[in-house]
Formats: sequence, C-alpha cells, structure tokens
Amino acid sequence: MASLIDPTTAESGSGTRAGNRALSVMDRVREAILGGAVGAGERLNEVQLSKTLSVSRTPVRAALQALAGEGLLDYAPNRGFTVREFPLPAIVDAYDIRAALEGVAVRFVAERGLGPQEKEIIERALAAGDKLLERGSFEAGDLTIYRDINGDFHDGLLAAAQNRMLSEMIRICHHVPVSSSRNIVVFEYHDVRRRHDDHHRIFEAVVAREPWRAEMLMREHVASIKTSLVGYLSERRKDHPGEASTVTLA
Amino acid sequence: MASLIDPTTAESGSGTRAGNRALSVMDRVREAILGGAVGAGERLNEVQLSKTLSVSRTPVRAALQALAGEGLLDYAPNRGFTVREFPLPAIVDAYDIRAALEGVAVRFVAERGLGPQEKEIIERALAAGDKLLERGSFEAGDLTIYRDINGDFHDGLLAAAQNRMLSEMIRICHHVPVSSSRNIVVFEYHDVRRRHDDHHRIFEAVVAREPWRAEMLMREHVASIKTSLVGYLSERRKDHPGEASTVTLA
DNA sequence: TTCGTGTAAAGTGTATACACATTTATGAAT
DNA sequence: ATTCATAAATGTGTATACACTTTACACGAA
Repeated sequence: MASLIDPTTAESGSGTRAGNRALSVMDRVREAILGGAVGAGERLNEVQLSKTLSVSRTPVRAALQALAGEGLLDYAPNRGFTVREFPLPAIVDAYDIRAALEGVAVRFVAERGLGPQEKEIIERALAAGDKLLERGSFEAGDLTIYRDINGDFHDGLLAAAQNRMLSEMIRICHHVPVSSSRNIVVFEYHDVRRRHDDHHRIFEAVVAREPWRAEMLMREHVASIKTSLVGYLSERRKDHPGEASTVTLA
Repeated sequence: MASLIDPTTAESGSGTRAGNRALSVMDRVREAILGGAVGAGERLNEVQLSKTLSVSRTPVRAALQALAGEGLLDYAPNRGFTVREFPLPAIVDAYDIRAALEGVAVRFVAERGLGPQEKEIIERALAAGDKLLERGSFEAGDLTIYRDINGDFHDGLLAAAQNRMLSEMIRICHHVPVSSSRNIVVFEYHDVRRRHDDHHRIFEAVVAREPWRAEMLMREHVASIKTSLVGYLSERRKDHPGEASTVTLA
C-alpha cells in the first residue's frame, strides 16, 4: 500500500471536515480502499497510517472502526483491521440485495405517498434524462452525466421513503468495492434509454399509488444491472482470459 | 440511566471476552440499550460510562463507535453518542425489510442448493417443531422453546445462503429495540402451527430448487409477523389507551 | 422580566506513553 | 537440515493528560 495518499495533500491545519480528524481520515481511507489503492485482504497498520496522514493513532483507530461498521474492513482482536475481501459472487449478490431493498423503498413511497417537493426533485431528474436522451444518441461524457441523473432519481426516491435503516443498507450496497479499480459502465444509448424508461414507469406507479407494481418494477430495474454485469464479465473473460476482471458500475 | 449495570458484576480482572475490554464494554452497553435500561434519545457520557465500567475512556469510545456501526447509536461530532430513536413506524418497517432480505436469502439457497449438513440442521429444527406441536396444544414455556426452534430454522437457512452482507443486515433488523422492554410474543397454538407449516413449505421449495417460490413464501412468512404485530398493537391500544406500547417479538 | 454576553463547567477530540499480544527472527538440540 | 524453544521486534490495547468545543450559568443592560 505504500503511500495510500500522498501526504502533500494533507493540508495539515484544516482537514476536509472541520473539527474532526477522524472523519477526514475515514474519508481518505475509504477513498483509498474504493479506489483500489490498498487491495483486498491487506492489513492496515495503524502507526504507518498515522504517520502517512500526520495524525496520531487515536483518530486513525476511530476511522478504522467506523469503516468496519460500514462493512469495508474486518476486525480481529489483537490483530487489527484488514480490508474486507469481496469475491465476485458477493459483488454480484449485492445487486440482488440492493434490488430487494430499493424495491421495498419504492413500495413504502407508493404506500405513503410522495410529498410535493420530493415529487419535484424526482420529476426534475426525469426531465433532465428526457432532455439528455432526446438527441437520440450519446456523445462523450453524456454517460457520466446520466450517471448523476440516475443517482438523483434513486436518491430522491430513497429519501422519500424516509427510512434510515433502508438508506444505510442501500448505501452499504453502493459502497461495495466494484472490483479493484474505478470504472464506468459500458452502456449503449439503447440501454440507457430503456433504463430511463424504467424510471418513468416506476415514478408513474408511485404516483398512481400502486405499491407492489412499483416494487416489482424497481426490483427488476436494479436486478437488470446484475444481468448486464455478469454478461459483460463472461464476455470479457472470453476475450481476455487471464485479465483481472475490471467491472462496471451503476 | 444512572447505573446502566451494577459495577459489582464488572469482575475487574477478567472481562467476558478475554483480551479486549472494548468488546466486553460493547456487549454490556448493547445489553443495556436492548434491555431498555438507557432509553431512546439519551446521551451516553463517556467519562461516566468509563467510571461505571471501571475502564478508561479509550475502550468505551471504541465500543460506542462499534455500536454506532451496528446502528444502535447515533454520533454527532463534538457531541458524542446518543441512543438511536426507533419510532414505532420504523420498527414495523424493519419487519418488511427483514422479510425482503430473508426472502433473498432463501432464494439464493434454492438457487445454489443446500449442503448435506446444512440440510440436516434445518431438518432437525423442523423435526423439533413437529414434535413440539404434535401434542395439539401449548403448555407454559412451550412458546419459548418454539422461539428457539424458529431461530434455528431461520439461522440455518441464512447460514446456508453464505452471504455475509445479508447476514449482517438481517442481524441489524433483529437488533431493533422492540419497544422499551423485553417481551415475548402472544401467539396462540394455532398461529405457531401455521408458522411452522410455513417453515415446511419453505424448506420444500428450497429442496425442490424453486427459488422464487421459496422467496415469496419466506417474504410472506416474515411479513405476517408485522401484520400480527400491528394488529396486536392497535387492539391493545383500544384496551389500554394510555399505556406505553409493549410489543411482541418473533 | 427578558435578552444577550461572557465566563465557568462539563464533555468530547487528540496525542502520547506504556502494557500486552502477536509475529518474526535467532539459535540450540535432535 | 529440521524442529522447537526462546527472545527480539513489531503492532495492537489501554490509560492518561491536555486541547478544544459545547453547554450551562450567572450577570448586567435594555
């Protein structure tokens, strides 16, 4: 792991989160893990980390414990923290779990109804997607833009569910290290079009107060990512047999 | 909160978990929270806790942070830890969430198949239930026995799913403070009979490798607890309007 | 009385020293 | 050479001191 993050970025006096070095350490270490800088199974040395980040062991330990709570690290007494391993099957399963959870979330929203400003946020995301897609094809960077729109839609719905447990569990699903390095989906325009259409239908079902239809649509919507993923992976494996599986996200 | 736990039980030298006071502190505090000894929203004072438990603040902080990771505590920078509030709607929702998660778990098992000794554990739980129920009625304590059998069945299936994320999320659902104090279900013999019958069907679906049927049955099985719960609560509210809602578990 | 300000008290955040466990290295006996 | 015991070194666990933030309280002005 060596440098984790170059200490020059440390800006000694002012951590990113004021008044709490532990939290900023947490962000940096998480970043390092999700970015693949530390590698699964690797052990995190407290003194080394504290030297690298120019803080004492205390906030480092706090950060590591918090990250263990997020499920990113494992802890063993008298042996410290290690980066949790996420074998490919577990990563794939995480999509099924997220599908189930987001399904429950939209069901809740459809059951309880959507507040006016919650509704507006989601409608804005839908409109933004409509606008982006109306051109009929994608240019460079459009996919990244849609990624944000997609996030807004899902986050908006999740916020509307007003359930902390659900939010946190789904957040954990999102934090699964999607393979070793950072990578953007390879979705065609067609795929995004379909996914955006899903969004519209889900929203309609919610507004129409059809809880189970909304849940079913959302489940299928999220689970389909898994399908694309395994398809992409098995294809890629044929082409480049030995290559480490670099993976998509959505 | 006053005493949390009487310090006489502290047995200074040997914590319950050897070599790690933080873990034993964690257990005690969790126990205190789940047992209702500390009350929702209440703030946990680190120095007071450390004095009560005869340890320094360091392991106390570690324990609190870990419990925050479990979702039992809230943390605010420079303001410490408070017992998380679980309003009744959140408790009820937790059953829906657990239903969805356990549904996914059995689907996984049904998809992947059940190992021989996993199968035996579950069959043993089923047989134990059969034996307990064959008498045709319940005596005192039988319900508690069935509670364990029920736990074995669900735990066995969950273990067979071999998915850590699922296990931890379901564990969190179980750790929701079921109202303020500890309490046992008021299930009739008839209800337990039905629930045990559900178990048999779920097991059959798993063995027959029918993933979606298994999932559906499990979802309904767990969600029905919620239904009983709200029914029980609304009835009890009629009888004893002012009373604090003491709640069931399963 | 009410509001605002300043100061004291209480409580959390961090650094550091040391105790203890684990791991690795060393060396002697087989 | 291999194996086991033992000791050094590496690393985590805990206690404690102090810095900083928040909170509570008292005092004075409007």
